Amino acid sequence: MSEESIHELIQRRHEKLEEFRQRGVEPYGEKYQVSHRAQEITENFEEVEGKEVKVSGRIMTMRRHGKAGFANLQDESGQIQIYARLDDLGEESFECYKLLDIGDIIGVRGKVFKTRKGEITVSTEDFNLLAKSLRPLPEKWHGLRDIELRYRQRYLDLIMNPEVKEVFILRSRIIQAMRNYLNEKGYLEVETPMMHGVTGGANARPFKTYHNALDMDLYLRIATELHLKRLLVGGYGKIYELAKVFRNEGISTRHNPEFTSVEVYEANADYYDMMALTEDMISVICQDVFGSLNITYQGKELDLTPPWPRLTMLEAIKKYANLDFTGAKRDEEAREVVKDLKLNIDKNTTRGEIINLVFEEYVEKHLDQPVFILDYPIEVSPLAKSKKDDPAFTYRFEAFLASSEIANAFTELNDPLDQKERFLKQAEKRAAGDEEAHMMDDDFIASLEYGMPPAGGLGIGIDRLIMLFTDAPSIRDVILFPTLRPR
RNA sequence: GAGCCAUUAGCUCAGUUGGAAGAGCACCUGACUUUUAAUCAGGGUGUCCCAGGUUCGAGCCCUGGAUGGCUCACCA
Repeated sequence: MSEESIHELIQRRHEKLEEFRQRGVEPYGEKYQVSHRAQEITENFEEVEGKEVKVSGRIMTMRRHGKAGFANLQDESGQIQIYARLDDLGEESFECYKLLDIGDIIGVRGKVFKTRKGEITVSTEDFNLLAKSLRPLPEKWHGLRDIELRYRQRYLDLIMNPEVKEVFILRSRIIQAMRNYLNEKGYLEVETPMMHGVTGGANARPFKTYHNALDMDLYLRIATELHLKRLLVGGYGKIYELAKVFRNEGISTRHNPEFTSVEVYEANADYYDMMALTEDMISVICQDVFGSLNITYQGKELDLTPPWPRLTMLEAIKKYANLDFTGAKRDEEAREVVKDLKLNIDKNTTRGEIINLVFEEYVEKHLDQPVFILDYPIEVSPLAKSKKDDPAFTYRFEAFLASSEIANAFTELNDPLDQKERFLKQAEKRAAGDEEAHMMDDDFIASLEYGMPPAGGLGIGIDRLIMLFTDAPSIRDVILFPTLRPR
């Protein structure tokens, strides 16, 4: 945007602003005590007809008729028409009315009536200029379509496209419903540091920053997991954190560098408890916010009614990819099973990694209706407890909805020696160049050495859940200010 | 990170075979005291994303770059 060259349209508005001042009108007024919001008037016309009301809002359209005029005011609730006449306002005030532009914010006092054409209208007795707008708004009919401008100047998007405002109201209500749910079930909301000396809890590259006074590098957190588990060690039994995490990775319709997650931990629970929590919480929120357990995402009808089916990862692979790993216990045998498939594997790829790759490549895309996939390979689950009867797998599940992973949970690994081993394996991967492998977290290990009760933990990507609930094709549609390159 | 596509007035968009830069809304002037995409008469406000190149001549063709979108890769 060329700030330096003042466009004629903007210049003209500056002149009008000056003219208001010369007429003794402050163009940036004080708070206006409204009596009604636009919607309250249009929905309760019988009650307010003929009565005096005070409304305020942004002028969205103007229709001038010589010595009178109509305009539409938009407030938080919607729009209402106002009508202004020279006879009612007087010479001086009507001259000021004529100086108003689309985009200006005004307060209006007047009686409610209905025009000949049936439009509910406030007949202006006087008005106050609350904020003079110096830039022209986008066109009234087509609105703001340019996707880049909508993200960069979200305030314009919100002014011009009411359905966008609706999405973020829904977002707020969904998050509120989730907090209500968790609070009512006795989970305590806590806040843990966003700046970490060592990051962990996920496979991801972190953002790096620097603290001057301490002269040290810090990372923005990639997950809340390891601090929340320290709190289980500390004695809290049911906790959650719902807040932003940061991952230094690519941007796409499903990825924003900062995003919101919720992680829930519960002592003396396991992943079955987390499954019950997941399907109950999500269906309760859906029922709360939408009054139904059926939603449509991008043309797909989804039924969230619990209980959701449960399949182990191996069962799911057998069902959807027609491959059987049950007999393949060794890495070479697993490689034999997939020898005809195009997978990114080499001599060092282990059985568990192959199974996970097959699942991601051939199974996930089929998982439209809600389903729990249980028992992930230990190699890709360094924080989950391994299964008693088959230590190659873990008590971990992910919930899928519309082919998208919406929840990740496990019976938490509370054996400090096992956890240390897992970190060491991750450290090997890091040394081999895997920047997303977990870092060794000595303090976390120390906390486990004091003893962490058996526990279940659950993580949900809030933005993706909101995408599902608002039928949004891109994560940027549910984040008010998505990350963009500066211009 | 790779491929494809887009970028023209404040906004939404046309722009033919390479031959004088267009429309609607907005804006400006005038008319109009119940309109509502108000109407009527008049007015075009521009770094055609940027930098090179080809050409007598480039919004259009070529090369490089910027930003964005989509797809893929990575991830949640």
